Amino acid sequence: MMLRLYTRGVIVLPMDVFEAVAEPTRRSVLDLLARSERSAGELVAAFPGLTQPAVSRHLRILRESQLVDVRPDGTRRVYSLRPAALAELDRWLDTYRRFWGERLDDLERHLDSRTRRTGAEEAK
Amino acid sequence: MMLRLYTRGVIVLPMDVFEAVAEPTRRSVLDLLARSERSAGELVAAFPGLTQPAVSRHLRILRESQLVDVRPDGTRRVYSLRPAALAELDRWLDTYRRFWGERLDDLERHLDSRTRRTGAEEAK
DNA sequence: CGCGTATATAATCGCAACATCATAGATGAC
DNA sequence: GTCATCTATGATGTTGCGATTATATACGCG
Repeated sequence: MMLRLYTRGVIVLPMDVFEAVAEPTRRSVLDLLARSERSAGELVAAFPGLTQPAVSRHLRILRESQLVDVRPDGTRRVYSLRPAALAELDRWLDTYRRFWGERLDDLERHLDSRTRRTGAEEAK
Repeated sequence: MMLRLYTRGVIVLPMDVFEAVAEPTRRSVLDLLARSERSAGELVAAFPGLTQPAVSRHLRILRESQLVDVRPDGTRRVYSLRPAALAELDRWLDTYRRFWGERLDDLERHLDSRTRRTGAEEAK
């Protein structure tokens, strides 16, 4: 039961998160989705410099890298953030955190607005 | 006094961190440097699948994205990690941290060895 | 100085990323 | 059903990344 994913060359691989977020447009999409979920059309409208197929392709890559979720709503497809994949990035950064440490202050401040959420739906 | 940086097309821009870490080889270099500083030659030796110029170009990109430092030592050039640039990535992730929350527990635990400081500078 | 070693750059090439335009598929309204 | 709308995909072109080989530059040594 092999997932059909992004074809890189001949072989079928999962799109990796690092590549996905390397693209400025895709980071912008994630920023928008962090505020609220949006339909594909709304996202297209958010990028006047790009055509609809261009945005659609970016959405595909974000889907394949597990960074977003899609929910059909009539003829629309509503995209929402799926941050588990970003946690992978965060985990990678963990290795380096001990090198700067000062930034932990910001995180601490951030934690004061405690968004505790012990229940968690985790996709693998 | 404009820094000469990486030429992208015609315009000269700083290499951005997201692109720099998107490359698996470059991430491996960072991982090696996180353990200890190494000369260019040692780094070349660490990648038997690549030629010396290939590694050298990766090092250039890491230099231009401020992710590494170089110190001449005789005829060698010794590379070391400069994690400030990674902090930029970390800052970007801050926006999304509230979405996965479980990891906040880890950070919080981490913070118990606190580095208190109340000052705050906020970008944007 | 010339020679060897270490590293960076130049020129070139292949391939993959990202854009476009055109078209297909799916859904809702009539 | 037909038609309009929303979204995804196919075909294709340009551009830029990352690789190579060959060459240049810098340093140390005799």
